[in-house]
Amino acid sequence: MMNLDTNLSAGALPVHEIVYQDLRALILFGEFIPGEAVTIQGLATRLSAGLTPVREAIRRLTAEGALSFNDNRRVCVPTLSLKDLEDVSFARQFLEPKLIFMAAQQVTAQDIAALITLDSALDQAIFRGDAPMYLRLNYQFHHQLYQLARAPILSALTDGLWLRFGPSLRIVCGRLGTLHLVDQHKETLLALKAGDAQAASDAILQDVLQGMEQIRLGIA
Amino acid sequence: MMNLDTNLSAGALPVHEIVYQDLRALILFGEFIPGEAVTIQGLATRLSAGLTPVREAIRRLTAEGALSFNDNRRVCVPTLSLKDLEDVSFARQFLEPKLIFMAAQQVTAQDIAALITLDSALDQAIFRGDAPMYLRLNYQFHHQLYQLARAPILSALTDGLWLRFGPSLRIVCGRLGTLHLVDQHKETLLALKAGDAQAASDAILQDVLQGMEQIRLGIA
DNA sequence: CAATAAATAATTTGATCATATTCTGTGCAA
DNA sequence: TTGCACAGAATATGATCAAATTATTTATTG
Repeated sequence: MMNLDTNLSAGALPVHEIVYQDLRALILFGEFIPGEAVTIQGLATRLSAGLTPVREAIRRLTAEGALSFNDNRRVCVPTLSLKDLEDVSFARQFLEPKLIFMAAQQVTAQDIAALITLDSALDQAIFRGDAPMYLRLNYQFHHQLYQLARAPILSALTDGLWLRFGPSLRIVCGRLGTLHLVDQHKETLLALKAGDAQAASDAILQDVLQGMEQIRLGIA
Repeated sequence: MMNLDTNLSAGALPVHEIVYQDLRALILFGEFIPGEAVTIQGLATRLSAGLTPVREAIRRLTAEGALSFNDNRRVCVPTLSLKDLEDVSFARQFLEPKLIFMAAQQVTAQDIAALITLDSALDQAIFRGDAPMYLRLNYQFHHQLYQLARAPILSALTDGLWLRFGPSLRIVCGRLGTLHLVDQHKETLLALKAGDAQAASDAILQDVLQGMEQIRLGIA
């Protein structure tokens, strides 16, 4: 048979990697209803991939807590209880400030410029009421900050937490409009520009607390 | 073809689950050398399983950071840098005390009795110089405490950290004998028995700091 | 006779494997 | 050094079997 994908020894990500990223994004940005069952064959059809790559992507996301593996051997999107949310909140409360503190100590002017661009796009998305775009950009803003800390293990932990509350975001955005959203990104960026690691860390802590509270209101 | 596994509608874990647990244990208790390459076919032979289940187990462990997925599409056991160890240490320093604090508030007399039994076996393993058994029991002691907290998300995070420093344990046990090992298990158990959550939390913090220091000495 | 419960059949879904294809690195030759 | 072929390893597909859910039928009871 002929070569179906156009891999010519270039970047050429494996299919299981692409499926993983696609599925991760779907979960992260609230495209699944919490409690919804996820079937391997359904995803294979939806993402036009074979069973094996889908299966592998599901295993990865299961390990990250983004999907849960029932004793029926079925996989579903877990619902986040209030207790779970408190746990996520606790973990984020010390992980994110730590990461941003580390990031502040090695951030460059280019890095800050990129973050400002990102934050502007984010503001426009809020103004336009474009919830899906807001979710993507807000995640990207935080994710980019994690990268700057150059602490792979802590970044991975923190990144993984987003998958826990991702499915609940759909509800938050549904109930409250985007216009009510507030963040502490401006304060964080100012502190970074001033080289004040402690202030940046404090600003992010407030941002995290606000974000978690939004979700708490959403799922309560 | 006949049914090869002896599944008769009993407990019957899937092969990929068994492979995952086996491989996890191998990593957790230092059976792999950090940096060692892991091939799918090699593991399939070693664990006498098919390629698909092994592949899935590897993806799960990759997601947990226990294995790393090179851009060459090869998988290997990551080496823990000093910087990485500091990050793991930071995360454990607040996760474990929190978990034990939560556990202390709902622990029963039976739970404590089980922990005491476990800790006695652990002491005997140290006395006998049985390093593999020591590693298993020490992990079990902590793991059991996590379970008592009934905080699945925080437990999963903390459990996952063990996979990060697991491969380095081989070195620790090789260089220093088991007799030099110290822990704060007795203090923790006494505090639990007294219902003093803060004291239990403090004791575990000391235990974590001591443990991390042992590893730091080992890999330095 | 109606309604609920039990049993059975049909369909869907998951698990595993064997095989074909693609990729990566290496050695050899020009 | 560059290009090319080869071996080893990873990837991906589809087939096959097992398990579970759903649908259907049958039986039982008030």
